[in-house]
Amino acid sequence: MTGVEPRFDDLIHAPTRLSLVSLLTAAEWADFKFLREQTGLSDSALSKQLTTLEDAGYIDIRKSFVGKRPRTSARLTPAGRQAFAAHVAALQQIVARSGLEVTP
Amino acid sequence: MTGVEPRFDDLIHAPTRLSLVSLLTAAEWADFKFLREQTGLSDSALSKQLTTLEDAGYIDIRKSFVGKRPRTSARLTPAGRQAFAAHVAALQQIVARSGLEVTP
DNA sequence: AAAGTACTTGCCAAGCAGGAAAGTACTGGC
DNA sequence: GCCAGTACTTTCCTGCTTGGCAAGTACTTT
Repeated sequence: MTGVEPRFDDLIHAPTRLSLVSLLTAAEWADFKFLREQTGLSDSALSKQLTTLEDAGYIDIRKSFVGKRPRTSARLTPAGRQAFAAHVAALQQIVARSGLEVTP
Repeated sequence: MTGVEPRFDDLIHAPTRLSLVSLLTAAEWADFKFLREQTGLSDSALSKQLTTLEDAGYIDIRKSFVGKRPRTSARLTPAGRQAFAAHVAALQQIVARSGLEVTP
């Protein structure tokens, strides 16, 4: 049992951010390049979405250096993880209502 | 096993249509008033969304009379049902990637 | 005749999203 | 030193979607 209160989150629901957040749930820190490749977003689109998620308090952004090159990484905050779980619960509720069988 | 090919469907993903379609999956024919109450949409918004879903081939719209009053009802077409199932499968794939536990 | 039911359609204004391109701040050859 | 490249960020702009509001349609009810 997860015990998360279902809560539909429009910010997370948008396709690009849904992928982004789900990628982040799996990892600890994920870096810009990885996220860009996985989502197929352009630099600018990804940058903006990350800012949006950061402003919402759903992710932390860390800027570090690997050798002498900058590296931007992101990870979910506890709030972000919680919001994602709550959103998934909300989706499950919607699906449950439909009577569709779920096989995890 | 459902055996449905996962296919993310932008048309179905939008929150209002997602609720709408999930409501329709549960029922056979659902009428306008019921859908409006369940979704909290305005007459015009609902009317437009139903047209959108009909144009996509996801629902059938039936206009009948109950006594002397008109009654508009909708139900999923097989294509709509299939698209919803495929979309849910796509969502499950996304959630599965996140490693979040699913309890149906 | 006026009001109500049951929608539908047109118009509009808001909001979001992404591409292109320029900007920033360095680093790395040549 | 200078030009190109990396790694983003920000701005500008365009397109798409949505919802509200208002008017229209076609009857029925009081």
